Amino acid sequence: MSLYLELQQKLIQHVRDLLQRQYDVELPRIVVDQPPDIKLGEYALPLSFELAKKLRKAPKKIAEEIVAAMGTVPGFERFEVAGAGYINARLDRRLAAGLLLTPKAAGQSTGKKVLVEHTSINPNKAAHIGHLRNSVLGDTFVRLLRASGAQVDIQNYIDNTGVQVADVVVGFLHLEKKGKSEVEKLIAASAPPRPFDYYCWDLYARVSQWYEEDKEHLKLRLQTLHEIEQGGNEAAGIGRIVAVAIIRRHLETMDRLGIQYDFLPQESEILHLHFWDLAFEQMKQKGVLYFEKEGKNKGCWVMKRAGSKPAAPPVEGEAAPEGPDEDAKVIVRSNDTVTYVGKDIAYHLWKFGLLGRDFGYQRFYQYAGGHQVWISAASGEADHPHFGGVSAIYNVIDSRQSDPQNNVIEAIRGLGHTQQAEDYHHFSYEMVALTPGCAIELGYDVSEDDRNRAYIEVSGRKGFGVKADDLLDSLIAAALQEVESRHPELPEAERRGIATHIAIGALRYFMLKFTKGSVIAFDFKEALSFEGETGPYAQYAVVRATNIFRKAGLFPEDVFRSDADLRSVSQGFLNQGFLSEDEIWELWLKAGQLSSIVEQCIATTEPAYAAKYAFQLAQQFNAFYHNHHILTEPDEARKQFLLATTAVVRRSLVQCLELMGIPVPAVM
RNA sequence: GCGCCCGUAGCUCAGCUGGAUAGAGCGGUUGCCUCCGAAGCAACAGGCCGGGAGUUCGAAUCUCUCCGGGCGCGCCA
Repeated sequence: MSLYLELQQKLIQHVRDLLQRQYDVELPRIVVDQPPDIKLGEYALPLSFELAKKLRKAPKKIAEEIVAAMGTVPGFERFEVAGAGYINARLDRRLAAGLLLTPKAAGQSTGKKVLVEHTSINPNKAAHIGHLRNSVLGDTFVRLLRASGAQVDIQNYIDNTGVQVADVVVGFLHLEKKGKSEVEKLIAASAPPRPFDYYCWDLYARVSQWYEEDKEHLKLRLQTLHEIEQGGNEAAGIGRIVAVAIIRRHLETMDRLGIQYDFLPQESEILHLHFWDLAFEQMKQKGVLYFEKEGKNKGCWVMKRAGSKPAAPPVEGEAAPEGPDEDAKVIVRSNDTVTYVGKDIAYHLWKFGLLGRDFGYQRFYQYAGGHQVWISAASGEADHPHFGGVSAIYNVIDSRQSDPQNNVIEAIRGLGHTQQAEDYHHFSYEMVALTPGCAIELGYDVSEDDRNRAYIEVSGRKGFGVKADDLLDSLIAAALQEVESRHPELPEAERRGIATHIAIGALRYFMLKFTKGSVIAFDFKEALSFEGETGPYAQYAVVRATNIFRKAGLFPEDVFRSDADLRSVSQGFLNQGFLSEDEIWELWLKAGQLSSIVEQCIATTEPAYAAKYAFQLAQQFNAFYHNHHILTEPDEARKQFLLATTAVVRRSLVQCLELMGIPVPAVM
């Protein structure tokens, strides 16, 4: 816990004791707010309003009594009454340095092993902006968890035997009349500007169109799907090489944004290693699944649907209605095949180490930095790391999947794994859509109805969307233009490197600035912006801070090297009276709140708070930068203080950007 | 029909475990570069917080209800 929150807790406890002693009252919760202005103090307690009725006294009177009785609290300077009865608390600013300590830095493991599943794009087409939101949210959340000390496995689930892959296989076999060896050649020959995932993007759209033309064509889809599930045939062979080639492309695309994975579990192994059989046994034994003998689900194995209400209470005197639960969720169809939810239940039992069987593991991909990605296999390599068997999971999956997700949770709970059901988090978020204007700009046919909507859903089947690589390329091009006009003296490679960092910053920030619950109506003008509330704004604040040190021939580390260093340095500033300047003190305070922001993001599974924090801190720093010319400050002691302020803010800002996967360019 | 999400400034969004004058960015108007580079700063204009009722000392925030928009709910995956 951050010191900032610890002090808050201490304050609450002190007040609680006081209320008990003085008035013999207890409040269920003591609220601590922030006063509207730092001049009023750091914390505000509105509790006198709540007590007014209970004690039959005016709030202001109560506040006065409490303040008089507060005595001393370590870490606090004083308390005072404000407004109509607020009790404001002022921190002892000698704690300034302590506030900046960011405890639980990475490496201080909590010992808790958690699993984050994100990305999980069907391996049949290029990644688009909707997938980007998923991956950026997931990757940022991983970074937040790791910063809080958790050990995290990152998984990217691959549905390599589903209809989407089957559709592309149908395209190759029946539209393009290509066999496996020809597809292999195509893959080998594919390169930018038309990489293989782009090729499949178009083919997938064509196949979907072809199905529309004649519903008879859909029979080929079903047939191909079955062939792929069975394996050992031409369709399955094509499906395999297509999926592998596309997964590689997805890994490359995401790597451009600093997003990496540990393990890629595939549906093919869940099928071939018979994960479902084990889950099926467990579910039958515990009665979670039962065989339906009548009604519309006759001949199926079904379970009670999550969130379903119990049947209407029986009318008095009548027997409870028997009859089948028509609302039940089918898990095993009457033709003995398993539904998607069934397979997902088995997979999630594996995640928690409750299945009693493991994947085989093979090396799949190595990143430039050396990190290894493993993929599931029927028979794996001997010397592999172990995945799964974790205590908590986070599934970054859009809100449209909340029904099936809840059913999986319900099945796990039904099996008696109540703790695991509690620690199963569906990290739900809303989709990315296109504004009608954006869709028209991209050259798509937009119907009259769609033109009047606020946004239009991205659709891979229609080939309707903005590809992730294209967007990143546009961002790099736009940033490069700026860099070239600002730094014509730099070598081209360096300019390109800076532009890439800026583009990543802009894109990742854009995906994080909205809270999960709001649909992003994608708009090029906004996404390509580098001004205002954007990633580059925050990056630029760091670069400005760095420039001050560079100009002075110093490094930020010259001001303080360690937290202990910072503590003694800031002690001096306090003695000189510098920290009593509210405007600057507010910056120290804000910089010190980073670790509590991390805690808040994790508790609410909301990375947008980190984005908001980075922007606000950068904004406050920019104002400070404008108001104080540091390098020309004549008073040497004060200059040191301003430099330290810069170093302190810079440190928190860099850390926060790292949490969002936003790199900091050397110059901008 | 049932479930989930959204409705706050012209636009895009924060604020929602109730608390002091409702915030930001963009866009508009107007200032500020003899570099710690303006990808910045400052100022102004702009709000029945979708409507109504309730709870409360206090509601953008909680409850109910209505309206408007989106997404789910299949022996598809």
